[in-house]
Amino acid sequence: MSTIRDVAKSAGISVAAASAVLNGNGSGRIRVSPATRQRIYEAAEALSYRPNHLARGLATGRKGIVGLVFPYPGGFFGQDPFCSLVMTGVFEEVAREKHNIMLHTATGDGWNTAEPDDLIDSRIDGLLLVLPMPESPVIAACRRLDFPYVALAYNPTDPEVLAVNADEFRGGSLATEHLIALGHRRIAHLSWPEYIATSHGRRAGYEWALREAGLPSMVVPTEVDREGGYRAMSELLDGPADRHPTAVFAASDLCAEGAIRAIRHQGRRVPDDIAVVGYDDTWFAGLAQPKLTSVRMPIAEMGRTAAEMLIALIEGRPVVERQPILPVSLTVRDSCGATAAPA
Amino acid sequence: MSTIRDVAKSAGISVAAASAVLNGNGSGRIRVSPATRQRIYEAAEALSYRPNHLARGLATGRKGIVGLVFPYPGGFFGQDPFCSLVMTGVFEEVAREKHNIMLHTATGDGWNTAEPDDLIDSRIDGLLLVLPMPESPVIAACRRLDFPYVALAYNPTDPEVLAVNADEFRGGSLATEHLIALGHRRIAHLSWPEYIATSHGRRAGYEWALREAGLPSMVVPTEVDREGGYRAMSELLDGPADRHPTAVFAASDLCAEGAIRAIRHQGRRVPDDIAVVGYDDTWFAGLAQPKLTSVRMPIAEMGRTAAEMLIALIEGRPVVERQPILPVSLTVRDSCGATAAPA
DNA sequence: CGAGGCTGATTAAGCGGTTAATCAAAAGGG
DNA sequence: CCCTTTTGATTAACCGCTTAATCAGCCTCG
Repeated sequence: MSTIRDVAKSAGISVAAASAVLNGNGSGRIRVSPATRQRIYEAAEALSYRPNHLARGLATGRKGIVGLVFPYPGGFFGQDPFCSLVMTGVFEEVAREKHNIMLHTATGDGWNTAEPDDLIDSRIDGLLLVLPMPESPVIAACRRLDFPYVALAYNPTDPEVLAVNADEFRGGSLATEHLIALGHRRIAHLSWPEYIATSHGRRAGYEWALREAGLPSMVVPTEVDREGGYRAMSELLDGPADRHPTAVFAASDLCAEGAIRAIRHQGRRVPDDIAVVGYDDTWFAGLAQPKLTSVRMPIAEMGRTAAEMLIALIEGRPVVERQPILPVSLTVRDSCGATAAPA
Repeated sequence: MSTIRDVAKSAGISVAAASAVLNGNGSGRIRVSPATRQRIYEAAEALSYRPNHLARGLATGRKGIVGLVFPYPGGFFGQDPFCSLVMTGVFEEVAREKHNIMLHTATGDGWNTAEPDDLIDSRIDGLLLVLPMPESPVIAACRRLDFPYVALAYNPTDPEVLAVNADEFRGGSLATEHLIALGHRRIAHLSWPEYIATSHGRRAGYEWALREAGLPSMVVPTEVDREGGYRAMSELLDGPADRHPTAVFAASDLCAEGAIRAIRHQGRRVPDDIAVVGYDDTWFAGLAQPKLTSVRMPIAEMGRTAAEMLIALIEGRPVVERQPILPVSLTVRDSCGATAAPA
């Protein structure tokens, strides 16, 4: 591998001049004549010179890499369309800006993210954090060290924190209003635990819509794993029949799928006996049987936005909106039925 | 951020000694007394010293990062369980070895990978290439520059190349033999294009099994995208009825799902009228309707193996098996029916 | 015609580590 | 008691690149 010194020597010029030319002479005030410039280009080409990003990073402080952190271990890539889509969006934007991504996730069994010390790495310019939990040691460490970061799906208490979210409240109310409009009056919500930031807005939207309609709410706690929906729904249906819902608003599409399995397992049908609305509306929703009516989040767009904000922050550009809330919508498919529900 | 010089000064010792101590004094021949050692640790702790990986990488040449390259752009993360699982496996192993991952993929519309110059990056120690195509400019560049790499799902002509594959031939024959055992005699194979390396073995296994049974083969070319299976199957069923298969071996689970849609669209049933076998057996297979019988590849294991080999290569450890072929199996579910097929 | 300004460079000091070469003092050996 | 070895360190070069500071000519202008 040839160095910039080789190029300079080969072109008969100083390294400073070579450096200036090969960087488009942006910040430096070094002047180079067109003839010299040409010679440097030719030398670089002839030696197939590639700058050493490590050395450049050391010298400039800019590394051109952002860290992307997911909160949970192992199977998350394959299991969770949400993470996949975030990644897609982040990747697009990062690539457009000619940056790269360093990937992190927890490797244990829990929801612990990796050690802050491992994340706040000298090799990266900033962190993109997908953080469902409200309190995180990583965020604390970032703030203490003044390390650039943007949080995704994180419910910030501080208005200065950069965070990208979808309109969870609206998502919850959209789903619920749809079910109400279909005539349902006993609508349950399979809700993720408190510590998942996004669960709050969804639940609040659900409760608001019911209150507006003068209907009672019925929140059933659910674990986030794949089987959470199944378990929660089974328990609900094992309870007294007069408390059985005619409709269910699930915390996610995966959760909805589990709920549908539970409903079927009890010999009931979807949507005929019980209507189901999912959340996320990834490609998973179209694949389920029946196809899920689901609240659409612009997940890839959220990833893109977060990456854009982080890079702006890193490069010292102003960040106009520090806590954008992206719009959601409702995709109607088959899991609620087209007609009104039983009274 | 404090540097090693700060630590040394604070401990009243030279940087060389500090460096030796903080690195466990592996390679260097520097001796340090326990008392001094202790003082250095304390100083580092007090200053919350974190080594700068950039500087270390520059000095040692070891960066602790491997590049992971996927061949196709945009939606791949969410769309393709294969990539997700490879990633999961790679991640596990890389994290275990205390390394990190830098992520790459093509960003255009085609199957071009990124420019070799962008991939062979001074910031990484080696490349993990998921390369369906037999000839790749990236591999050529790696070989020319003697840059460490391991290929996944790549059909190497050179026995020196490090490559991890599943037993595609066996996968093809397993699927086909299963269908033959169920009594099928007209078995089609929806096969990916020539340029996809893994398609060859699958097809060869399929053809071998049929030849052994004295049955004719029936290869239908399919595109790799999500709709490829649908289109191929539709064309097949639009053809003369006496050439309609009673069973189909699809190139992937996604392909199988498309084929099933096409079969249903023509008013036929799966598995009653036409049996279908998929390939990959990711979680997608269990979700499809009917649940897919599918050839299981140890995809995450392949990723893990490849990462292990790459890190061994980077660290100069001997790589015992240069081209491991991982075993496959058949997962029987509902898409082939339990009983014999119509004669 | 000398001062000042512009052009086209060079020199050298970092960035934060690692490591080969060197060295002073204490310990060990004959 | 003197010479050699060991112990416990230090010094300084280097990894490849950036950039502030400096400088030699040449041009222009009052």
